[in-house]
Amino acid sequence: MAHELSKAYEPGAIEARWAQYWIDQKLFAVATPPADSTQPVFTLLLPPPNVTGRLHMGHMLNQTEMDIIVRWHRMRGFLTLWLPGTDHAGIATQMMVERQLATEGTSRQQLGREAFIQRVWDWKKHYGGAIFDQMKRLGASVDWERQYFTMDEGLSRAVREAFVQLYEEDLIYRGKYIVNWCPRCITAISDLEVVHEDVPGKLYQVRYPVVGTDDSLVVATTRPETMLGDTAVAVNEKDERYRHLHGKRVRLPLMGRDLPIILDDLANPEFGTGAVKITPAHDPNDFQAGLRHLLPQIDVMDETARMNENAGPYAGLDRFQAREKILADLRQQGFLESERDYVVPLGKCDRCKTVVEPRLSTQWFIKVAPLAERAIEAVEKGEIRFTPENYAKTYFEWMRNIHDWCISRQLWWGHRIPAWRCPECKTIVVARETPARCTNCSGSALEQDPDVLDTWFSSGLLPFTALGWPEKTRDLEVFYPTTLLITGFDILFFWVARMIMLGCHFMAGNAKGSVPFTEVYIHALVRDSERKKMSKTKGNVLDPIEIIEQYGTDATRFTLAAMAAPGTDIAFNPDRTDGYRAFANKIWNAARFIFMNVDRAQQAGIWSLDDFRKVLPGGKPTASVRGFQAVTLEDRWILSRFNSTTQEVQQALEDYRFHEAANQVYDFFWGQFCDWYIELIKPRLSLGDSSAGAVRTACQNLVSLFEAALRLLHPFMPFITEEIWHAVYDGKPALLSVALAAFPAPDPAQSDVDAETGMAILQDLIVSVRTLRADLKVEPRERVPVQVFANTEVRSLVEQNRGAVERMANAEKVTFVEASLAKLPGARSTARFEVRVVYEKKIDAAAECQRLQKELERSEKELENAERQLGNTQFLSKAPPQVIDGLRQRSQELTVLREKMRTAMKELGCGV
RNA sequence: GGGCGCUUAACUCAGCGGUAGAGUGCCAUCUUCACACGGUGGAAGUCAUAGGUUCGAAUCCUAUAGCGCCCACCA
Repeated sequence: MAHELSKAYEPGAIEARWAQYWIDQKLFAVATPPADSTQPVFTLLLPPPNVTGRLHMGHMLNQTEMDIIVRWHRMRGFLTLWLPGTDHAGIATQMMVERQLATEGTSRQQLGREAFIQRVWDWKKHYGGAIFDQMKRLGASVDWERQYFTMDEGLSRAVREAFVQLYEEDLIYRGKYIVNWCPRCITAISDLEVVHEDVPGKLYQVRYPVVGTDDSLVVATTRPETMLGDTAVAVNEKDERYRHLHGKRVRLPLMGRDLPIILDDLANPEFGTGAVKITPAHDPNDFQAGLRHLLPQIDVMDETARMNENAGPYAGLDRFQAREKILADLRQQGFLESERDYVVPLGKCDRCKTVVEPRLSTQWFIKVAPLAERAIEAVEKGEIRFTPENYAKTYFEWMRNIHDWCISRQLWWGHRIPAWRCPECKTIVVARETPARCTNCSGSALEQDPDVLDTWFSSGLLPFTALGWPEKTRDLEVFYPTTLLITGFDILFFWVARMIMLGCHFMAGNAKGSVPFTEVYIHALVRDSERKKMSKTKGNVLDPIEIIEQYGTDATRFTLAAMAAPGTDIAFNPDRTDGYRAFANKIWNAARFIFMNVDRAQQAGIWSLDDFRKVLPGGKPTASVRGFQAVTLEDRWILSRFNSTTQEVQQALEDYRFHEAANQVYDFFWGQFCDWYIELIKPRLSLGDSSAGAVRTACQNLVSLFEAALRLLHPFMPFITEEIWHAVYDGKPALLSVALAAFPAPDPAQSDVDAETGMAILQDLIVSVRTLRADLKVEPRERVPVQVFANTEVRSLVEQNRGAVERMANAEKVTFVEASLAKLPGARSTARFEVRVVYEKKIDAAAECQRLQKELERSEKELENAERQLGNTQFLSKAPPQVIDGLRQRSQELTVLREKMRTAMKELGCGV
């Protein structure tokens, strides 16, 4: 039979099969819709992984969240585009290939620029797809037909266009400034690519003799090697101590140059001696001071941070060796006044952790202030909404203190800057296509700027360039602005903030809005089970692929979803995944149970899956549950529960509370559908106990509800649901995939409060009997009589469901009594009923007394509390009525309970 | 130097003004014809500390302690 499931749930085979199926069927490919389409659109841009990337837990979390949201929207009828691509990742990729070259005993310099770039393309061709192969295993429902790469011809053209436009608008400029320089990567990097770290170091005080006097000025520095490039010493004009030195000069030790003493507010009289050395070529503050005072800029290092010819006797030394040598010389010549321990803030290269050197060089910059202004406004005005909200604060903080963005990199791999220099007249020509002649002197020997652009420049443009900009494409019209962005906070500034600035700028005036996306969901970090950050050096990195192989993709995805509470980091514990694998197994077996019964019914000629399909319009499931006939209390109850679960899941997903949605579905399947509904429906499925009509209804109900529940679960566990769902349709579904079926929608008509309270009473009664049996140590196989004392309402409820109660509670017979049972042995009281298990075996009076005592104490404490509140006029006048009513009712229940327990204890002879 | 977050059952975490929750683990028990990746029952928490606001605080405010993160050109 086509709907047969293997006995054991084995995710590996199932998942591989469906992942391939989804791709082969091009299930998630989205065609550009025609002009008259009215279908609502949902667009999500996949944060493009680096081509060099390997899937890690952070990706996996990100992918899971995106896939849940995407599948959910698709099932609700949105035209859903999830657009994938990879980033060329300038530095990262170049380093990777350079490392490879090194093992071959060569280097990029030996190869030359053109051959090197070719080499990177070759590398990309061979290895660049690795991360997407991994993504496919996760079941990510992206449109694989639309993959882009940030260095594709189209995107490269868009990058040039954007650069030229910004240049023409005077938002890009070129100039000689102090930038962060990595002497290992031999390139400029942006502020964001510098990681700050406080390290123990020293603060040195160096004495600079005042020329023509016996006096001297003492300056402090943490980086003595830069003194070789000093071109002044500054004191504050208001600093009385140095008034007599105004206009004088000092002699720079070791170098013997004379430096002016300048007056500048940079010198803080409160700090150190109040005098500060000025090194315009090696410090950003000094650089500014140098401009103010027209000081020379003496660069004493080369691009690898070795001392250069300007460093006199220190030329050729590495910067740190130079420091030691300079200190030794200062000490020897008596210029070193003091040295003391000092915590030094160090900037390191984000990529290679080399200490960054502030370096004077000519670079390209984006003037960000005007862009930031609009980017702030977009969030302030609610055009973009952050979740969790407090990330907006972080965003504002950063945007308001933003510095110009250095976008040129001295690399080979990347988008080459579209600027050419005329060697004749030194003019810089910026153009979309390679210019033939200099615009100034018509010289034809133009040389292109050797630098490339920061990777983040091109990725910052993606929301529109990936849709065809600068062409006015239909895709751009339909899919921009994208709906949502889901990403980690680590690239909030690198990427999110830049997309907002660039999107608002380039798409200004767009009919549907200029912002690149309207919603941003920022997720936290995945840490190890001890909440430690995963890192290679700590050796605590969990490989998602290994976890998947062990527990299955569905269980791994579910773990991440169930733990993804907004705003808190996830401590990933594989034990949890083990638990969710058990959950998948539970669903699997529920399906097997259902199919087993359906087969039986089919063989008896009563009902088959064809009958189920017939109740669906066109054989396709609808958003509601079709074919379900609520005849019994448990039917009404499970339908009502399903409806509220649907409601809760929808609300949770709308708010990106993935953990809540996952927990709702989990509890519904296991705690409600399996634990109660399936157990309750069992007798109705057997022809021996029920009529053919009843069996038919039971099968129909089981299948239709389960099928709808599979659709509810699908975004979370796409593989197992796909497998079982196809089985429900006997391998002949009217749709290619459950992923294309309708997501269950809440339906108020299915809500049934009476059924829910009724079931709650029955469940309470059944659990009470089970507990009593356990307390009385009744043999598990033995069925014992049960007595119930209750009001007519509860009594008729129990009477109507007597069979269910007897079976579920393993009772021989439920009988009703007319008098209180509280004082009899083996009884238990609740507010709504008293129940007794009639069992002659002697009960353990001491244990029972202990239990009653404990419960009594708890009740009394609560009662006391309630009465105190109810006696408080303030409470009565200020608390909401439903709270007061609730408390009154509870107080009455507790009073009754207390009496019952006291009676019982007295009868037992507990020492009261 | 600024800014932000966390501290709840043995563990990992939810809850964030109206009677303390989940999963795992633990204890007992059961191989009953979907599932031992299971069923049933149970034990387990002065919700970091000290004040305050409130009729009422794990939940809001303030301070303290511990842990963590982000941003920053003070020598």
